[in-house]
Amino acid sequence: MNLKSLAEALGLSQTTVSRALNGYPEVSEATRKRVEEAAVRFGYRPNSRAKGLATGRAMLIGQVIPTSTQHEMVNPVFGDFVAGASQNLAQHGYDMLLTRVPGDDEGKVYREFRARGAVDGVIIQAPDVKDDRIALLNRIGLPFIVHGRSTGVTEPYSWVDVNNTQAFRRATEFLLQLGHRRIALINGLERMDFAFRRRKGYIQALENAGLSADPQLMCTDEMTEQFGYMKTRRMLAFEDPPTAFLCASMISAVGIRRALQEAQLVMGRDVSVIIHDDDLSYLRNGEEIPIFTATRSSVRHAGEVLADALMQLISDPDHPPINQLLEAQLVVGSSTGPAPLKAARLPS
Amino acid sequence: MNLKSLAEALGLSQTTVSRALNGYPEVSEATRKRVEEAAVRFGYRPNSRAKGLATGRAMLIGQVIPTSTQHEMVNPVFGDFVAGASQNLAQHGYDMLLTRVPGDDEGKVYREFRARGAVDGVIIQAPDVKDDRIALLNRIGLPFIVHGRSTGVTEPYSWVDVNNTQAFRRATEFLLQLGHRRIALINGLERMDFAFRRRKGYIQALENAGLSADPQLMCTDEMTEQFGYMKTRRMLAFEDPPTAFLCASMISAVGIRRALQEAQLVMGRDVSVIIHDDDLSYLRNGEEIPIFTATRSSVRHAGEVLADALMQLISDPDHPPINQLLEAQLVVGSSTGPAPLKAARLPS
DNA sequence: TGGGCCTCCCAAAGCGCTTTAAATTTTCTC
DNA sequence: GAGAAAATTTAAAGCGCTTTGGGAGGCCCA
Repeated sequence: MNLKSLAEALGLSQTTVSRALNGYPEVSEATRKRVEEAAVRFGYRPNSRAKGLATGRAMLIGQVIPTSTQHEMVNPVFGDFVAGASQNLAQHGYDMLLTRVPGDDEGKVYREFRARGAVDGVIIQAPDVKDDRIALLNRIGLPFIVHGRSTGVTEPYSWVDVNNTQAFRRATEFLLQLGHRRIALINGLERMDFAFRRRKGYIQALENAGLSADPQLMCTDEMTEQFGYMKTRRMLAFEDPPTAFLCASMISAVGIRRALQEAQLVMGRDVSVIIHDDDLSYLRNGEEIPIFTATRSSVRHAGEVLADALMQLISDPDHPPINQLLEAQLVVGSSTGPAPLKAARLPS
Repeated sequence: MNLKSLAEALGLSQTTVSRALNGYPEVSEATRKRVEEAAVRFGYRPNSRAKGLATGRAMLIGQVIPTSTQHEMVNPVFGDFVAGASQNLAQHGYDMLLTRVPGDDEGKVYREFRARGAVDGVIIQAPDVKDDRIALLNRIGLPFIVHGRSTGVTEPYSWVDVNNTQAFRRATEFLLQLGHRRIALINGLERMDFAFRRRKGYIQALENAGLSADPQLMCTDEMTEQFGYMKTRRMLAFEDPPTAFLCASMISAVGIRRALQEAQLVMGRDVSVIIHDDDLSYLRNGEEIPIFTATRSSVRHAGEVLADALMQLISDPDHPPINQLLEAQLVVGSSTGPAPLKAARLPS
């Protein structure tokens, strides 16, 4: 059933039927009723592509599946983020278009999006420090918003980000207050902006306390369970091991826990751990009492906020860039406690 | 730059330019060269919607974001599956269209897809036992393929599935061979087909060994860490506790491990654990020596296989249903060992 | 009674592409 | 070198929708 046959069945012109269904005022209420009823009865729905061609809008938001180039690892945050974002996109009639990057030229995808008119806007995930996608998108004039920020990019752009620096500064301060002096940082890849900022916050807190960061206690890699496990084992064997770990990911923290328990150490007593918790729906940090003390910020909520902002940007092309900084909560769980008098140490 | 201006710039008709770019034979090689060069030079790319309208194809595959209705939990497998599927879809020029379900009527989404011509095909995730989406899609005639199967659905349909029954039968047999007699099953939601089949395999193995399944040792819920933890604690406090756990998910198994270590029990010595491992990129089961003995089957690979099958179904509307059963590997890690002479037990 | 002004509806153009049917040019064949 | 056949190219229709620019009545007022 298309517009033409619906119009014929009603004995009306396509114009009138189209207007009736799209809420234009030049149609009498009686006619509109009649049209709407018929549309439901015949199960008429306007063809997406025809409508898009006529209106010039795709009603789609593009997104590249965020896989690390190194191990083709899919960002574990992706599912929840997408769930949040598309929920709010859907409220505006938008769907999400997902694509893989052939080779490693993500810029090519965006140029294609633009040239083909395939999407009306784009979401950028996991920006690096000095991410060049931002300049590209500004240049080609495709509406976009970044989930995260990019240190070093000076031109204006829209973003929704968690205050990572602040979160990790607070978390570090919290550990310092508990008497910890040797605090390890198990960080994500520091070419990524969020990890860069977290380290910054960590170092700031240490320096404010008159301490300097020990390079041996800072490590950075993809946030796997294995990574947390290996680094914890190694650091616990140091002459002067850390008494606390600050960890950028719930998943790596599971590895930390494994290493600690293997070493017969009790988390929160022998060694303290604070994590950043994206509040992933499939990996919740405990219901009432969190397992881990954490800086918490729901990535799903970030998706919702970001989607709303993008909808604004698209509906008003002259809208100035939207910047929204979300603060992380510091929730106290059972993985932290006062620094032990004598640091636990593993034989190397 | 659109087709018209490109044709004008070349002094050719739109027809010829279109044909040249789409590889039709009625164009001289010289002309084709000239057209292709100009297309690159001007950065011409055909408009997606216009092309779609003319050809009647959307070049999009629809998918509903798989969230459990209960806790809005996003299937943790989603990211990796999508990465696999869209990689192979992309090879055929297809992208993925993601949408949320407004309310709880997923069928409505598929009818919309069909009526609007928004997508050329659909991927169904996480089918239930007797899933009614299959009948609906067959009825409305939208090409689709199921990731998983649906016990109780008799009409033909296309699917790609892991041999869950076999995997869990083998895993159970393996534990039986190690001397375990009290084997717990920490299963996913058993209204879902994969969980239903896994239980079936588990029970078959027990019965083949002349044992009957103890309802107390079987539990089913959403596969969270918390779930694994709680159930393990509870079961270890039984009069006659299990000496082995069979767990449907890596994530719940992390909870099992937490409970065991809290109880000072050594996995693989005091208690054995086998998991199903979807080989998620962000939650790998160890590099050389797997942490967990597991029935392993890459969900990303399943996505690739499924995408190829769907491409076939779409290119040939008369293609008979494609059914592909993937076997899971049984990989032995360090979480299993001979049954202890005396079962470890927690004070209740 | 006629003109002006609403209200409601319609014909047709246009969005940017593919494809059918036909026209033109080139190449053979004898 | 004429005529047929083959190779190229083109004009125009069509995909299904929105939207522009009118147009037909009906109503009101002078």
